[in-house]
Amino acid sequence: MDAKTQLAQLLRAAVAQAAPQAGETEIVLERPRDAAHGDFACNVALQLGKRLRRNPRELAVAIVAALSSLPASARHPLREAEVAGPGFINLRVAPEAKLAAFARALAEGSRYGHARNDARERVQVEFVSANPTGPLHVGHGRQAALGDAIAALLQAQGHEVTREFYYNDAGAQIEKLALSVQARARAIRPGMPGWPEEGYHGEYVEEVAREYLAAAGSADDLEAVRKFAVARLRAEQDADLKAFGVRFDVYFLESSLYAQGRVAQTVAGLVASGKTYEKDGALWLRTTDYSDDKDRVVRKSDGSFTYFVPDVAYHVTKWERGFRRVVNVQGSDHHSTVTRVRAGLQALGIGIPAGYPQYVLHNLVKVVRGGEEVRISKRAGTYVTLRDLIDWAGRDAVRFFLVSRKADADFVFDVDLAREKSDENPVYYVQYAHARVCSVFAQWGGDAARMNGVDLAPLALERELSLAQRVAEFPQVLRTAAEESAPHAVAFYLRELAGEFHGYYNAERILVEDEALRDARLALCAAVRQTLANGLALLGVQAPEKM
RNA sequence: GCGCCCGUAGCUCAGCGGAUUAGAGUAUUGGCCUCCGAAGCCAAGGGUCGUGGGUUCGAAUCCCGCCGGGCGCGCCA
Repeated sequence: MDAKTQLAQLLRAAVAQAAPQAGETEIVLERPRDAAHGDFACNVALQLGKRLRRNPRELAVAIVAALSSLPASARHPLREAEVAGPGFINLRVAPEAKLAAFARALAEGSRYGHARNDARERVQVEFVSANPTGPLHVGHGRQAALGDAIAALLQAQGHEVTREFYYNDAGAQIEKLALSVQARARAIRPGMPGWPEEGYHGEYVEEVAREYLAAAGSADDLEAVRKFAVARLRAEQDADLKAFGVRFDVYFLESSLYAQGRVAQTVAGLVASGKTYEKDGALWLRTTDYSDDKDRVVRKSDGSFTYFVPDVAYHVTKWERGFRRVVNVQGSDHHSTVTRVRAGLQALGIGIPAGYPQYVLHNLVKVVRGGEEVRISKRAGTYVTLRDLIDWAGRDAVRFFLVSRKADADFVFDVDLAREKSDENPVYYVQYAHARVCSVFAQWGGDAARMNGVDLAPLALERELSLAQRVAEFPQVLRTAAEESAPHAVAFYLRELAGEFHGYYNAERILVEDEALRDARLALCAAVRQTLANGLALLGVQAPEKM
């Protein structure tokens, strides 16, 4: 148990004594901005004061008195408690309790920060899910970075996570792609007679056509063109994702839903639910019963189904495959599907909870280079690709950047900043802290892994204790980030940890003469390095030993 | 018009289940390498937290209106 949890318990007991009528109270401990306010601050007296209509400051005094009345042995790790301002309780903990975080990081190694889980769930994260009609764009890149990090965070919480990629391999978009490739194979270019309506214009279409012809295909065989193009573009997307360090466990084909009759089954289920009706020759679902703003068509008057049906059928398979928690990462331009998919699942009445699945919707990414927005990629024609970004800035910078903003914020990706391999770039700042530690160990000639068990007591400087507290926060940062599907919190945490370490490193020498102090400082370095490495790993960013 | 998201320092962004003096990076200015990596550190200046109300002892944070921006509002996917 860490110092913070212990303090929370002490406070709970003190509150029960000072204000017995308060009942169950939540104790929130925060790290104050100002170090003069102690190691932790608690506002429970302010919260309670409001609820019990008592003067918060007096209440705080009573709580502190209750704390002080405890015998010294029962007070651990509390060293000092005082009332401040309107009724804050500022707390200080004993140094050895702070230093325990280093020992824990060293003992747990690459598992530090991860939860040993009791309530293990099967969780699925669906992300990217791009149709194979062209290269992945920057939006997919953001989804890949977010989705992979969210999946990693959930794994770190002890869940069994499946990363899944869903794509349409047989719909109207694929047909357009096939026709575009076929046209190119016949030397028809966009704008010329015979070019398909709303065809794909990117240069890659011509590449695919050329490769298809070279593989001895006939331009007349549209089915063969379609298959070739889909396989070719899927392979390219996979190569890009691999270069980005992202892998999937399952690739789910929309066509399989039709092939296995799941779409028809879903329609039958909706009809059986009594939530459908016929109008204008089409079949409608009363999604307005589930807070949609209008009812939706299920079966068009021409007899075919709207995309909404396979979407629902697909999510039914997620439920049936045992995923009780599903996170879908998508661009915010898909937000209208959220209500619809959930409504469809509810209408089926098969026991799926109302908030299923969860969605993480991200805002758009604007790419800026040389102070101007970039909209055109050479290969894709109309949009900047993920591959462009990786080529310009490198995998680590792109992943770190794309994950360091909360999902629902607009994102301006500054290529010049990301490709800057110097002082301006936040990615290298964190990586540099890691490399620095490695370099100290290289200098010393010993092994960082052997620091476990070293006596930490010689660490007494303010900076050293503060670093210990920072390291102690890591598990909680991961827990919250996983709960809220917010990997950006990890990126911010790493920056702060790296910053504190750089400050310490500049102020103090690690390899000092005094052996006990030197070993303790090396242990500190090793613990910081471990924490940085664990955090970076979750974000899919390398933790280099040299740069 | 309706729905969702966003509006915090010149720029890019944290903070938003209220609370002690609003943070970071970058840019600007001034310092720090005979010593473990200067891809680093230290310091300074820079904000009526879009705006107007409301709730509260206390609001960047909660509620309402307005303004500005993005996205979505098909028997397209």
